[in-house]
Amino acid sequence: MSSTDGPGPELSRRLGYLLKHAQLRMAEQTAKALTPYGIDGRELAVLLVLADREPASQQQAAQRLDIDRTTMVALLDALEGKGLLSRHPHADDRRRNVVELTDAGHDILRRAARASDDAEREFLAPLSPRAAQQLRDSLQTIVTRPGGQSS
Amino acid sequence: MSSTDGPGPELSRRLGYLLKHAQLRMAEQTAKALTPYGIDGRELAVLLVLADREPASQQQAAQRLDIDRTTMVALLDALEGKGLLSRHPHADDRRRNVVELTDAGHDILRRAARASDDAEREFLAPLSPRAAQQLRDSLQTIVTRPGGQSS
DNA sequence: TATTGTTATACTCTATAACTATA
DNA sequence: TATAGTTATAGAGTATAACAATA
Repeated sequence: MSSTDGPGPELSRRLGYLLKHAQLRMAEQTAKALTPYGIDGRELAVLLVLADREPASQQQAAQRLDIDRTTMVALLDALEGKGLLSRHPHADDRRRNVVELTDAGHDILRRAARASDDAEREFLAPLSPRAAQQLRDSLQTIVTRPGGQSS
Repeated sequence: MSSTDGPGPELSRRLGYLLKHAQLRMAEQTAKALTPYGIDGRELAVLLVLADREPASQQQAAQRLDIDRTTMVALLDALEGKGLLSRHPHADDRRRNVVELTDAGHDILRRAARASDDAEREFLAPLSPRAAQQLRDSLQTIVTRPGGQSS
């Protein structure tokens, strides 16, 4: 299973290649870690955003996740179907849906987040603690800064 | 344009989130850099693999890129349509297609790779040179090592 | 019978447009 | 008229199955 494996250094040393494959591997490990809890990475992200501060509407939650409001509908449908959250119309503006985690939702979130943390640690295992922290910091810097939008 | 922006620290500090968004940003900048050359990042990857050492078949090239052979067909169709490569049956085994870069293909590859390098540098601009090199090394370590497949 | 390239098909993810109900 | 949620639809991207040519 390894005769013509590698893509060659010209490609495999490129930053785009490294980032893509690192992300793929992290996503795989996270998915595996979350399987026992019946949710995937995107659903965990939704739960995290909802738990952080209860958004006043589905649309607000969608904005924070940078996904379309139509995508959010199916995502919430699935999580509601699993009994992890509930929707009810906002008191002041009945067009909006207030989304709330159920007790089961809070419980799954807590345990799934822990499993996800473990997956992160496993992912970073080949690095020294200092290098791992450096990686985190550098990624955060790059993602946070506007970067290439300047001129 | 920044009232309800961020997803909140619980999500935005997670490694999965950081990797995904870093990758998205890198892909964006690469796409922008490659626009003048009429190819996208995946097509540049194909050209790089083909130029590295000419593969004896489409299938070999597909394996190196870790994509399906059926996906490779459409990819090569596009690049052939742009005049960047040519296909002809292998002399010894006429089931196989030998894929070769044309002169135009080599030329575009050279210039597109340079533009891609520039995009990488711009992407890493918010980091110190040492941190940038560290990031590269750490990603390479993680992608190269088997990582989470052990137990 | 097995393999290479190809085509047809389906499935996932996501975005756009249109519909409803509220405002 | 404008907005929140929803639905229907369509577009990428990719994988599976089936087919033709060749071995």
